[in-house]
Amino acid sequence: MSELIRQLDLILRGVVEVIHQAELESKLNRAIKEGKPLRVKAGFDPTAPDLHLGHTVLIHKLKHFQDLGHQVIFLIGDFTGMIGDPTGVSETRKALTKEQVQENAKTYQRQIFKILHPEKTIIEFNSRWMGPMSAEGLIHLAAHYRVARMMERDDFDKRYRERKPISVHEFLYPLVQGYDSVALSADVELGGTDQKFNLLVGRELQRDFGQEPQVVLTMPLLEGTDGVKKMSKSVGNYIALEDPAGDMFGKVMSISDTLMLRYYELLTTEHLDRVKDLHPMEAKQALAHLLVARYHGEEAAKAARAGFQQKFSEREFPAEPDARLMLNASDLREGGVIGLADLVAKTGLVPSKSEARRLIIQGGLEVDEQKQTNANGVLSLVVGRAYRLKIGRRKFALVELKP
RNA sequence: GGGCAGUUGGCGGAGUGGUCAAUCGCAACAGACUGUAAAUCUGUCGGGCAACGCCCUACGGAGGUUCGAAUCCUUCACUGCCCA
Repeated sequence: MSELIRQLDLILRGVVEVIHQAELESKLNRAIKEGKPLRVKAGFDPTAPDLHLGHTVLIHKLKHFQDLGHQVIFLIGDFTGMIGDPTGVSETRKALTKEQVQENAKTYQRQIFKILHPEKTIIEFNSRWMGPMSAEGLIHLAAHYRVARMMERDDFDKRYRERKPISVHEFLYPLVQGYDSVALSADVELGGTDQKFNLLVGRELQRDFGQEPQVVLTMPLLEGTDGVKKMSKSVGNYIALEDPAGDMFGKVMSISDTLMLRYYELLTTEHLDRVKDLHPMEAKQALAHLLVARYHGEEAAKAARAGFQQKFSEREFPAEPDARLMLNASDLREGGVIGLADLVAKTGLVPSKSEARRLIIQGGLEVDEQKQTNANGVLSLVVGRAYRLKIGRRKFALVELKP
């Protein structure tokens, strides 16, 4: 009784929807009674090599199950990655090659163990059972689901109505994901709210295959750094677990105050009321510190915090610039000078020289704390002396002329 | 298999022979403002050139018509819809 409540309390924290709670309770009761842990599955699509904070919402939930003694299965959708999940996209997603998928999958394993316990976690690849499946098998699998049911899915329905392409292979994605649950005999599957359809297909397939349907838990989607769209690799508004400590700190600091609270809610266990009492900037730095410490360690977090304050709060030149540039005499024009635009372009911190010129004209360049606004201006360099360039709001470069 | 419509810059989406490197919105970047931000305002937003002008590349691909094409024609590719 009390054990059930204890487990439910942790499991339901932050969850958006449980399908169905009664089933969850009976599964938990049985697990407790028989001492047999539940098999809890969450799938990840290796479309890009980096896991980001958005994924960690799910991984933390897996961690909760793990802490309660259940068997966590981290499923890497290497096979499905080659299909490309159509969820939430308005056009056909590009399929990845086998090599790309494998490469990406490797980095996943390294990253998740910053949260999950390595020895208590099973890592699976769905190519293990999907790879050997014959065409015949796939057709049999496809026979388990109806087109009309597929079209109930929001994104398919929408694309169909908008006369946008839907490829037949995209129908296979929910089927394969659902079949993964059959292959793994999953008791519980976690996913974002956008995964609900796919998760439910799993329940139906399990039933068809004579298994007890899995309980589905949906978690909220974490908004990306823009505060609007969900954090995603393809949109580029993400904070990756393997972002360098300084970058990670900076990205967290760049979110809005509103979003900060959301991050606190979904990524930490801090009491929100206490956070609200803090000065917003303090609170945000504390959040950034906490997250960086989690993925890079306490020391790195301290350094990142100090670096951030130096670089932005006090607008000083950082200990470690974004670029170091060594120039040779051959880089100079006649008279031993170099054009400012050339100099900025050479740091590689802006994409083109035209871009560099624009930036200078708009007042985005400082050389040794002197603002330079003449795009045609030149700088005479002295050998052996280091020049400090501030390029735009957040880029710094150190330039030196080789003897 | 046949018919019709469409393919424009990171995205959305204007433009139907010259004044189009291409209206506008979003995103992005810079400056101002701030508590780091966000919001707001201003500006920029293909590349190159010691440069208020010039050159190159670009409107799915390839040819063609024309003094001149994102705009017209042919063809190929892709996509959607309708008919079979």
